[in-house]
Amino acid sequence: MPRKSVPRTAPAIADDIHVPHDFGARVVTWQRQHGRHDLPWQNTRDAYRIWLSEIMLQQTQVSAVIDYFQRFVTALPTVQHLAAAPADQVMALWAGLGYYSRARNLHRCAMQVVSEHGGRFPTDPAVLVTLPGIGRSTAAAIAAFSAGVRSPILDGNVKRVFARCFGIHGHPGERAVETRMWQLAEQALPAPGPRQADDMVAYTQGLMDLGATVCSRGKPACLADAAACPLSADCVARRDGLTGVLPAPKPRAAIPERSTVMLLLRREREVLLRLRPDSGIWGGLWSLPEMPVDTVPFDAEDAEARALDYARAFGTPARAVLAGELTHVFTHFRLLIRAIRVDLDAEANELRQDGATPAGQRWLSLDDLDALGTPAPVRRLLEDQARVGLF
DNA sequence: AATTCGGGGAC
DNA sequence: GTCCCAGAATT
Repeated sequence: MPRKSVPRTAPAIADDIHVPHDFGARVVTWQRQHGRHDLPWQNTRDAYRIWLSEIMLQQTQVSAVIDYFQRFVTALPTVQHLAAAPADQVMALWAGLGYYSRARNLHRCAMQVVSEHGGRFPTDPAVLVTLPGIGRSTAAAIAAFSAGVRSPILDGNVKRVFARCFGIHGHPGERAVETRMWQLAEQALPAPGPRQADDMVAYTQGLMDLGATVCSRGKPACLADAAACPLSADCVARRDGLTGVLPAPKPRAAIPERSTVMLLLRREREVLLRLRPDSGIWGGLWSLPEMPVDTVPFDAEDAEARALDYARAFGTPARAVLAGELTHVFTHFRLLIRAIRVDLDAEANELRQDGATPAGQRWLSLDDLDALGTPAPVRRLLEDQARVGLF
């Protein structure tokens, strides 16, 4: 029977997305009134400081960058200073910021700007993007801030604003989504005009400011006050109550499944519990004893036989039976738990009842379950057994 | 297209 | 603890 290929990924991106004609103008106006104006790399056209800040701000929050930026430009105030500095000094000034390839590229870029561009940064994004450490978005930001060039950025802030404003459901990291967002970024630019250079500075900064201060990840300001965002009247996410869903989070890789076999070693109304080591899952909790993991496909009869054997250390087992299966989901794996109940023969084991129980191991009446910390799935397992009347 | 680089803040 | 942040380079 012929199968239809079903797209495994999210629905295609709508091709009828409407970008308001005054999108750019609204962002520009908003930025001038409500945006950030006093960051250390603002109010300058010094491409060196602008470039440095953009590199530092890649995948790094503003608050973390400010002190590093100040120290860096104090130590190395021009691109010529940086180009001539030893690598050790550059790395020392970067230490703690992370993504150290940025620092190595920074140094290389400075040397290249000095040797190939006469010490002056290019203003054409297409040229900037050929320099080490400068991608498409960073190139556009440098060009806009340093020379008012009309070219769009697309960073994490802009992706969030776009995903919400235009109601884009796919994860922005996906190729198709990112491609579409670049198209929208081109369309959303403020119209060319006599004030283009100033507008592009305000617009580029405005998108970043919107994403950082209004259209934030957790609680966007529009939820409390629609007037806080210049785009709220056209925002799909706000209209449809999707600000908590957009942008879509990075899809998590399918988590692996592990399996284990636990023993419900039963003595009258008591079950044997074992204290788990402090490290590892369920550290410090009282859980059921586990049998060595199976590598071969699970075979109930075989497991029951092994459980009987295992239980001889505790008395004379009367029977062993597969009593339950459940799956517990952790962050990084799923655990399939199979439980084999082993009933110890009461009469044959009377003499053992008062025998010493090793530390880290104890017989517990189900009535006392609340007294011990027990993993949730183990507790469910025990409660199910009790409900069926086996304890 | 997926992975790597990373410390730090928000939650 | 997770998720993300003014992304780019590498595989």
